[in-house]
Amino acid sequence: MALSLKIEDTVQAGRRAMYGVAKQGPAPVEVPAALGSHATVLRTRRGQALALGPQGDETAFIVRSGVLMLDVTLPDSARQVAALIFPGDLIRTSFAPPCAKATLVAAAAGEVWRMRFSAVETFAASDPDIMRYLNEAVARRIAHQTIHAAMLGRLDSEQRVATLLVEFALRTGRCLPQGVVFDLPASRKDIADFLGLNPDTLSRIMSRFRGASLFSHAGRNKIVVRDFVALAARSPAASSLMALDGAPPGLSIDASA
Amino acid sequence: MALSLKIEDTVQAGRRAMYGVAKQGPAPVEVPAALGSHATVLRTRRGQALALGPQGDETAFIVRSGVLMLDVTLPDSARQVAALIFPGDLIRTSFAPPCAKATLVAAAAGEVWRMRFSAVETFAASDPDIMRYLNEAVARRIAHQTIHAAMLGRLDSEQRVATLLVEFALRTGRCLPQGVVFDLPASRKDIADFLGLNPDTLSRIMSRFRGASLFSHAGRNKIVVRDFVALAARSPAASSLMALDGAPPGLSIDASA
DNA sequence: CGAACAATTGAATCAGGTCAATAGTAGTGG
DNA sequence: CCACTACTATTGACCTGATTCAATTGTTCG
Repeated sequence: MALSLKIEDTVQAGRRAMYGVAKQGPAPVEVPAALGSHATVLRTRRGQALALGPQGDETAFIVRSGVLMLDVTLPDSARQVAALIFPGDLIRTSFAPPCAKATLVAAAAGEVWRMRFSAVETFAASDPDIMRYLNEAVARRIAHQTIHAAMLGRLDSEQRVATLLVEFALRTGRCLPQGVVFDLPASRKDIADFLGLNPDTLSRIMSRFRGASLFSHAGRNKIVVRDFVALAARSPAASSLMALDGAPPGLSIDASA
Repeated sequence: MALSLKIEDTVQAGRRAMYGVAKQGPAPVEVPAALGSHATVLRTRRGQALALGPQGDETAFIVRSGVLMLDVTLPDSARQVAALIFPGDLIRTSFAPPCAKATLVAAAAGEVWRMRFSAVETFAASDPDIMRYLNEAVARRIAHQTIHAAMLGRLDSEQRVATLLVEFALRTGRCLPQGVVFDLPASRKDIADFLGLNPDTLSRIMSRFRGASLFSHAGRNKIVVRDFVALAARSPAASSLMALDGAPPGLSIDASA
């Protein structure tokens, strides 16, 4: 996520001047470059499926840019997008449950590193930076999954949608004078499957939010959040997400509130 | 989980003879004993809360016996039990999302090892067994969380309850002639909070299952599953759970079905 | 025994799902 | 550049599964 935010440094500076010092989350441990030299670089297109690989052959995927969805379908059940995987995140074959249809699908075009997990383990043993990255990436993944579980189990549909928008704003948003702008690189169906809603309900709530001027569209999949604070107020997970992912540039929000 | 099952070896053998060879899941990597010598041993009582520790001071907990619940309450939201943590599992401070009320609560009496995570990291760098245990424990945790997400997002209330019963049967069940027996070491409220239901609904479904003779009670919290196959048929996650946790002793069920 | 709490169960309500009709949006080929 | 197709999104009307509320029963423990 740091990537897309850095691009906007100048705009950020402007916003920061307007609103006060940005509260940045703890800088995430960067993906060690050493791993890149041993990985296969994949370029993903929107909608492309990446096989997680057979259970025996443990593979690791590190997202460098773009967004992946971890798609799970239990037998005789509807699809659930179990996780959104953003730049810096790592996932492994065994993160997917066995006996379920599980695939990685690219929501947005981007770059993914693929390597055998045993190789990652070997590097981690000798390089503390890699060990730290590995453990931190995994902890962040579980923390997100935990929030996701709390969302699916306890939030109503409006709160879920607000949470999703906050997540995208934090992870891929750029802060422009009109507000926080980001792509929603997934169909309504995909998003609904992530939120545990059905597409009709999602569409209704998006319309309701648009009616309440929480955001507006700027093109097919482009969203402009005019009042991020109001949006965050609708999501019980907003403060947790801000603490995990860093607050969006140019907004001085106390994540611990 | 291996612990409680092993106790029943003789009974298992009998059942195995009756039903055919038990399909055991892949033997989980054992908790390296070396970790124990550097850990603080905690004995938990039912209902006891263990603080996860402050964010800066990363702590690891390894469950040796009993069951823990990872309890999460997002601000202005209802409680969600984000995970059940069984013997062999490991969890860390940073698995809980920041800015949320998160605690570990013992559902059943048992033993827990506590140690600084930095120590675990150090051991892992020098001992490949510890590294392997660490990575495997974490992968299993995420796989379970993924199933949990699919359950919360896509299963109806009956399927959720069936899934919970299957999980407990696999993890803490003993196979007796009458069926698979296990303790349900949590109140209706706790279980409902894990399943994303409310206690009334849970109670209704338990009654319905009891009426359908899927299980019966043997004391306050003791459950006897008379027909495990019929129960498993009601849970889309059953095969995944069996593959992850191992099938219950004495039942020859193809987890890949 | 009786108080405090946990679980069950019925009746009424409602959030979200389902179904169906409509409108918008690429993409394609003449 | 404009039809034409195939798809995705939106929206309304209706329905259902789960929640809420309340009354009752069962259990634990001083």
